[in-house]
Amino acid sequence: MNHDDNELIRQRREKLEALRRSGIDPFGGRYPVTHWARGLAERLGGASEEELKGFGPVSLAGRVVAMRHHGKTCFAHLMDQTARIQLYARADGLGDEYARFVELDAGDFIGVTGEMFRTRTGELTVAVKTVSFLAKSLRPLPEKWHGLKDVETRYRQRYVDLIVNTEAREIFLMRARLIRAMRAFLDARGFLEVETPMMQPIPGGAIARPFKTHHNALGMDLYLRIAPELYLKRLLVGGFERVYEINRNFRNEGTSTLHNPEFTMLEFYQAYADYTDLMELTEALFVDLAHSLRGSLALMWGEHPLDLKPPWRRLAFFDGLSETLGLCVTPETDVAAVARAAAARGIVHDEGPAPKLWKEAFETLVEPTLVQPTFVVDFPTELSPLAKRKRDNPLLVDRFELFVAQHEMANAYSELNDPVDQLARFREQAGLQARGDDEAHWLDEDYVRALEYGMPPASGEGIGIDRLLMMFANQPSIREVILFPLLRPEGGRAAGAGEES
RNA sequence: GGGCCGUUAGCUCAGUUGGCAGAGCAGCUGACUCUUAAUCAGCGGGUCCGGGGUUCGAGUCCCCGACGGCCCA
Repeated sequence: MNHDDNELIRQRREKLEALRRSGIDPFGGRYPVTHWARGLAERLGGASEEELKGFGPVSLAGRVVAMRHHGKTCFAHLMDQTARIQLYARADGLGDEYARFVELDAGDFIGVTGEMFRTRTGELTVAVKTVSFLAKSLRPLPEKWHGLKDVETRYRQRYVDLIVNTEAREIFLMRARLIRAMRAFLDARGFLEVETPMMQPIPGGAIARPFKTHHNALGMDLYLRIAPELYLKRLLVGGFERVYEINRNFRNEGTSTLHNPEFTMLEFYQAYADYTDLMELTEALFVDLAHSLRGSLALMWGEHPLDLKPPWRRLAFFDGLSETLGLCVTPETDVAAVARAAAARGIVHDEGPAPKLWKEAFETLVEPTLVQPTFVVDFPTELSPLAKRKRDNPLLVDRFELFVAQHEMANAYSELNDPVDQLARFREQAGLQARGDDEAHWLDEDYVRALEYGMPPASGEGIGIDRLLMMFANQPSIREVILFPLLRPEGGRAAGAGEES
């Protein structure tokens, strides 16, 4: 940790007091900005000397990121939201302004006015006329060559990471572009953006342990949502035919390079479509995003070269299982036979229902082989209690999961809109729950009531925004694409933290 | 939850067999009126993650703990 008594901070505090003594507010206020660094670079990058001379005064604000004293002149770099630009001041004729300028520290926020010129080495530069303090910085910035490398500090003090690591900035700029492009894609296809409850009395729409909270005035327990699904489908009942929501989900799980307890999902629903339509829509969406974010359908993600060119491979769940187990597996295959084949591949399965075995075998044996974009389709009904059964085989549902580079990127199905079947499947899940399975869906009676009013046939999909960005930004960890990933408190457990085993 | 690795100056990192705590950058002082990893001369800066132990002596060895990273479940 930084100690407030360290020499560098002390020096800066003294500078701050000196400013105050000389009547300058070190934490100024409103500052009229006429130009941004990037705009000037774009406008004047190729300008002639005459053009520069005639360009007139500029006024910029930003953070000083480098100082280079050079006799009775001084160079600095100013960084604003758009870019960096060089500042130049000379003692001649600037008087007090010059004295103030040379006392700047890296990290200070200032406003400057001046005229544009090009240095002998060709760099577009502001010849400073006036300097205004906007915020004195009291802590030293990390070093200029190596920057800030320590990942713990980068996540805990993301503000410092963003100041000094351009790559970190780029990732979050890309995040904003990704979400904007996604909205544009869906809006253009007639989808309506909506917001549904994050605090829900019955957490539904996914399999996950929820966070629990409490509303004091109403005296009721609530859960942070694990998915918006059941509310979005209530909107289909209400007559909105194409809806989407981009927002946070919360799942009470550990963290890893792929998991943060709060994460952002796109979920969307399209009436009168089925899951095959959504496969095509997903391909189109990824192509659109790849073009606008990367300008190419060929990407590297870690060690994997990826080709997003559609159509993508489609692999039936049981075909994948059969192939890897060397045994023709269908929902009706004897569990013991599947268990034996799985055991030969190292899957230990203690006496239990077949769906868990299928799931485990698929996750361990098939998923690691899915590098290029692959739709895994036609899941067992038991694993998908909200999905519509296949017409020709009620043991399977119309569902796909999209895998890229071994990671699950999307999950979609044709929505079950038969309230009687839905209630029966909820009851089956409730039975599992009663037997201690915390990976079972809760029974949501109001959702069934909504279906009883009639929900149009529809298909819906969820896409994890964080993982999607990991792919487009070629990042190995979800923490690199979330501004403030969840970490344990600095310096050990917070005082009064409860013991939990 | 388990295994492995890491934590030393503001930052990035060295630290030998257990024997005076180091470098570069940053900072401070001085020189330098077009520098850009500016340059040159000098100076200051440490809870070696925390606690305990072994030892004449611990950044280094042992134990416990905290936080982080990676892998596995």
